[in-house]
Amino acid sequence: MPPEAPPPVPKRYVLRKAPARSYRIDYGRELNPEQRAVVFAPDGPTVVVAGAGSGKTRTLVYRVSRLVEDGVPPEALLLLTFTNRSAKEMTRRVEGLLGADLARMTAGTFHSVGARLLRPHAELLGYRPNFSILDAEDSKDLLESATSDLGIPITERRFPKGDLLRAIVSFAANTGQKVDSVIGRDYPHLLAQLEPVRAVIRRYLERKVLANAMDYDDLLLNWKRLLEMFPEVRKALGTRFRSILVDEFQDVNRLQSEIVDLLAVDSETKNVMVVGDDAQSIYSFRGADAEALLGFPDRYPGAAVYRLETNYRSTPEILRLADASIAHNGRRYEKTLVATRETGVPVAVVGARDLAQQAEFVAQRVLELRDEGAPLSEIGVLYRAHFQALELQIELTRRGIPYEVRSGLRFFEQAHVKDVLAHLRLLVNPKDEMSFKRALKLLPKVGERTAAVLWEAVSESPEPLAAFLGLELGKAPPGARAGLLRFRETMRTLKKPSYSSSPAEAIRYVVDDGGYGDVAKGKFPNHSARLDDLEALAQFALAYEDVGRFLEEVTLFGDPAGEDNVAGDEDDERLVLSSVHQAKGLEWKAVFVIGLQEDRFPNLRACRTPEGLEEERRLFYVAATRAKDELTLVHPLSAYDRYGVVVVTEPSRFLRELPATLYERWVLDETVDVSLAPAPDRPRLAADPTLAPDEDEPVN
DNA sequence: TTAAGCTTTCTTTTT
DNA sequence: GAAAGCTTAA
Repeated sequence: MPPEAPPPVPKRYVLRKAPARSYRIDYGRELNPEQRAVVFAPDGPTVVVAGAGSGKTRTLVYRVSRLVEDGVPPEALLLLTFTNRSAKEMTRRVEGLLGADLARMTAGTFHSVGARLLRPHAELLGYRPNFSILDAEDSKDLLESATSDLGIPITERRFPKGDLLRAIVSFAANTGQKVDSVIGRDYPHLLAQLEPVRAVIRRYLERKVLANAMDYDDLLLNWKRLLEMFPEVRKALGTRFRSILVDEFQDVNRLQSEIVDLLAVDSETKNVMVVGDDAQSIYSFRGADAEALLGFPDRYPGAAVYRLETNYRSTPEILRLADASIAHNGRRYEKTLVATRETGVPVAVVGARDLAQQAEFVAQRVLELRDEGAPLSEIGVLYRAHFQALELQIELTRRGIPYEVRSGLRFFEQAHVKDVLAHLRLLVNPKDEMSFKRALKLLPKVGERTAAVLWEAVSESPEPLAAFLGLELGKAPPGARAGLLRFRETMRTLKKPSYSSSPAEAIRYVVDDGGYGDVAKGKFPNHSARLDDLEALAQFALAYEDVGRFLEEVTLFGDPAGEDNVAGDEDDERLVLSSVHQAKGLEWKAVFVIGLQEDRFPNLRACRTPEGLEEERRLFYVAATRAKDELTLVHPLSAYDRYGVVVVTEPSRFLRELPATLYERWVLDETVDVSLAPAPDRPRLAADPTLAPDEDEPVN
């Protein structure tokens, strides 16, 4: 190289700081200052305490957008939400804002993200990557099976049933406690049987691993184990997820919170943002503890704390009532919600004679609201427990008001769906004992016993399904043989690649050629509706090219109808009925809360502890704050107690404890006005002559 | 051992 | 009022 000439005088080039509007999104205009501060909060651990209706989701959506605009690649983002529905919704909104594809962002519930991350590392933990995921019913069945395995007769000494065992195991896992202490604290009556209970649980754990299956809790437990036991995996994930955002952090349990901590442990910046509202913590029965939110600054010293306290959703009337209610709770994080809306209509408290009248009232009001211009989809009816919506459903059907129930038995948990899916699960995971037995028990003359014997015969094999296909059936009961042969034929065919790459085809094959259609006809009175469901399931499955992937979505996601509105007609405007739990994060122009009677809402069992009662009150708070313009609180004055028996019911204490200035009392015709004010020493309503005086007092 | 018929029990909330 | 549990007949 020849020697260079002396460099010319360098040209001066001025770097200008990019003005804020170089962002694609006009954050200044679309957010208030509180929200903007969160969106632009610097790296580092951050808590956002966000009151009801303060634009929490919006803020998160804009934060994700802002991060992407600032060059954070989507694959470096981890967004943990409470439901998969909201993960999808938020992803969609960010995509809408940015006009970019965010498919590479990791978003979902702890459970579904856990499942995704665990697959490739399953071998490290003693599973195969094709592990099955057990839903609550599967876990219950396996626990009961483990009980009978150990020769414990359920009848004797009132040994706990599968559901109770599952609740115990699950609560222990989610709160990081020992099974013993959970039993000691919450189920002391089982202490006498502690040893057999432990033995059953041990057996359950073993059998899950043998079946290459994880229950919901394992998705979290194993995720945590993976991070703890394999630092290289943890570091890889920690490096990958440069920014972690967790929504609804008040409903995160200890185990989930530990997972977040582990993901951040190697990170210099500890770039974790958690968002929540302690006043809306309503999942303690699942081990959630608002302490995860409130204690965050202690676990992450130097954490920045932001607050969103401006409520955009509700009228001042609604907010005042909600605030007055939650003020009865002792332990809470002080927070002032500022109303921004103009004065609206008063909150209505309505007494109905009975459940039928309550239903009539709601139906009639819904029609009026619609006439006034509120679309049905802008009206929600909330209740504490699903069965409380029964009468209303009947009334709505009678009046031809379209509605959708956002709760109750999920589509994928219904027997016929699970029956068919058992075939596919077995295909993907040939060790899946639960699915094997479930499918076999559908055959004529095959019951619990025969299925167990056949499983025993093949369970030792590394490929139990293959072993079963070649099994000598001579010992099987003669009556069952034909069915077994047919089942084998079905499974043999399903193993062909043309089916394993098309869950939709596989489903149709099971129903049509595998004979499930006939089974259903014998098993269900409403079989034609069920078969329609199965065709809908096949339709839904068309979107998947891999049976395993399909099954994972199906087990961890809710309702296919809710996922995309493919099936939605133009006028699919429907009233929404929902449990308060499922209404979390949603809002409607007009909200009805029904069934506000003592012992129902608050739920009788929850009232046994002060904490339980406070959680019920938070639940009431969540319900009330779902309303934007109109809130109507309905309490029936009589209801069915132990089915068939009409009993007089008191208005909920959540109504009685409110100052009467905060609502307008509505009296329905035929109903006598009932004062709410004096709570404890008020004579029982049974004395009222209009209220079925001959009925018995409620039995407690 | 299964399936049908009779009796008891039960209802919180969900990934 | 329905689903799960128990009893009994086949």
